[in-house]
Amino acid sequence: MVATPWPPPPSPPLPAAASHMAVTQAFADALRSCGARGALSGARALHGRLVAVGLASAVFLQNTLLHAYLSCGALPDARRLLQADITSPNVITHNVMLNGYAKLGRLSDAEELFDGMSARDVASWNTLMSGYFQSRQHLAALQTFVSMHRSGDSSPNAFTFSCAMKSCGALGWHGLALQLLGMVQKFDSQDDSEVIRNLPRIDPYVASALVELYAKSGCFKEAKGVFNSLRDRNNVAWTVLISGFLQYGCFTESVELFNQMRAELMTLDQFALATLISGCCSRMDLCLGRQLHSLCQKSGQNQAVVVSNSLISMYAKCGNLQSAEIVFRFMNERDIVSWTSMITVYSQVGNITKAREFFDGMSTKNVITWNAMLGAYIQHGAEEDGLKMYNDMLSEKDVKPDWVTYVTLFKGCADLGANKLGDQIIGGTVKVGLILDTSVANAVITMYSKCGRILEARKVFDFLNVKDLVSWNAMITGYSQHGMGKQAIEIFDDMLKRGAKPDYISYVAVLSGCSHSGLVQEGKSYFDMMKRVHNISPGLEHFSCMVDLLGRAGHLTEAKDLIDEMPMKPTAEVWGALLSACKIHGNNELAELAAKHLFELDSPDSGSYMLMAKIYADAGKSDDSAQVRKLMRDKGIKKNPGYSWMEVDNKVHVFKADDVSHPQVIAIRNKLDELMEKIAALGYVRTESPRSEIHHSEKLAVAFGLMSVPDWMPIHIMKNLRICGDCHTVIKLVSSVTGREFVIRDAVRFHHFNGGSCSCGDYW
DNA sequence: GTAGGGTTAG
Repeated sequence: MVATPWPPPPSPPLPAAASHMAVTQAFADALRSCGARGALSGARALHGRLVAVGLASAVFLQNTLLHAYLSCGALPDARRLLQADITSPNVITHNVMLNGYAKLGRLSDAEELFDGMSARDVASWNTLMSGYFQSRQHLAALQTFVSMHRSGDSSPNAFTFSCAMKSCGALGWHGLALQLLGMVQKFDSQDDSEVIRNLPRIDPYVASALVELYAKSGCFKEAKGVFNSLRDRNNVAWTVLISGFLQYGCFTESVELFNQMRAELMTLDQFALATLISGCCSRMDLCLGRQLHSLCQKSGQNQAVVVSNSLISMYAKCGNLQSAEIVFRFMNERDIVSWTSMITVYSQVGNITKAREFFDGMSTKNVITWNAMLGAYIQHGAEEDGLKMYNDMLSEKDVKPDWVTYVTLFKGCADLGANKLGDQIIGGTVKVGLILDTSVANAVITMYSKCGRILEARKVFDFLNVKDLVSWNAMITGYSQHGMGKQAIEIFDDMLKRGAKPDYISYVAVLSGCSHSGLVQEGKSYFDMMKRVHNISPGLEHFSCMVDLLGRAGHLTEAKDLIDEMPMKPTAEVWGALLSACKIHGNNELAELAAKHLFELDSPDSGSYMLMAKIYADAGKSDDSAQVRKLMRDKGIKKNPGYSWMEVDNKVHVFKADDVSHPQVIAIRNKLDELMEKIAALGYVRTESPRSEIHHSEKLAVAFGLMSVPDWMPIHIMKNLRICGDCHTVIKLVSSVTGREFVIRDAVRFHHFNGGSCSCGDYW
């Protein structure tokens, strides 16, 4: 880092004719502008001028300067100013600093400062509370509200109430939010309609908070009711309503609202614009995105940094890298968001080097910048670089990992199946208290479950005191993937009992749980409940699950009938599910039909071709089998090479079929031969695919695991494809002769091998 | 007359 002179060198003085007050005002305005634009060099230059003209000791300007530094994210400058220059700070000074800490997510620093303050006002309390809210510590925010009451040193104002109400909303505690509204309105609210009748005189802060409370929890009728009853519909209320609709994927409604807003207010609001532009990303609606862009240009709103920033992301997410670059290049002012967006832009196209260039080129970085770079590494399989990023982050003074950091890291561990690494990182979350964060805990549940530790996943789930939809879905999915259909159903039912509303994903999870465990009746009844009770139309994934469920249980005709009833065109997954069911139940006629559809779909997946070739081969139709292989070659579809991997001593070892690259290859081969001899003595005879590889990758991994994992530990192995019948039989027998436990994650589910049998009950 | 709404980046 380049050392900056302190205080910074002065730049030319302001015109001499200006009066003292005018000069002060001019400085304050200029500082505010630097803060708003994130222009750190400008703020430093102004600091130099303040020193030069002898105004640097005026506490009013010091506070403004402090605010400017913090708005630029320049924590070192701010701290140096506070410690070295501000000799007589007032309440506002501390509030500014408090706000800075809160905005940077440094809650422990904020708490320390707050506790040490000799005088506090309502703003101090509000700032701390909103800091908790912004860091998603909603319970702590409400706690602060209570402490404020109890301390009696200041009375809550509209801002206090609006923040407390939003915290209630985030926790799903609408009843409490309405109680708070009653406190501010001085009436007892009985129900929502009474609240709405009493709204016209409501404070605009509270009004927008109420709209937000409803809109962000998907209660659109109530949100619009409140909104419509407002005399003064301010920009904020419009924006939260639009944003709420977008959050629930109601794109058309939000566009309509946006147009109404334009018509009614006769102006364009930069925040509303940015919100809608970002909505185009999730819809990949480049067409509307372009229209909005030209609207920005015509109205001059493209000068607003938030608007340009949202345009950059919109273009990048819609795959238009060039336009994203152009927007960035032509911006008059860029802030930390603009630069961080560019990291993501290049990460999305897989150009990690370029992303890193942007990262290294940034003079101030915040936790989001770091997370963007971390995510770039993790998403592109560069876990080691990612881990290095995390360690650098821990030693960096001005940045602290936050919940996204950990969610990103746990996602990486989950994909890798890296158990030990995951445990180490959990240690980090416990240290900073983030293990209590619902999203972090959700990521841990998924990681444990994907690493084969379903019991530990359940412990985290039980320990979580605020469960959200993702928590429920993660736990149901976990059980499903482990073939524990009964438990998946139990969690699903518990979720309903506690009044949580299942979504599309919840049903995918529970239905796939039923299909992995062969729970036909249960699956059927959930499939019916989905539309009837929760008004969710079954999508492709649900149909795939049902075809899989019916097919594997042997109800092939019913499965085929369901496909015929589908309101959308069946995809390769659906026909693939039918095909593998036909393979299990030996219905070659239906298999041919499924394969015909599959091959017409031109899916690049080699699995279905291999399966059909095998069905023909097993039926003695070697010509037809060869025909399918030829078709596959002609279409340029390559067989997906199978590989397995496992973590031993914090290192990930990868095995391919008949792999010779592992340093211990000879020992592994010897071990495997020894195992095969032992199980042959039990009567094992190789049943399948004499033509395929001699040793599938999971067999090598099993041998290596036995050599290198302490014998009291289960052996965890990951595999990219489905496990084959022969390997399945072999590992069952190996678990019997060695007395060891194997947990194998294949492309679709888990197999726990123990004492000669598998948790899937040979049903997979 | 210094802080505090919503919004864009992970």
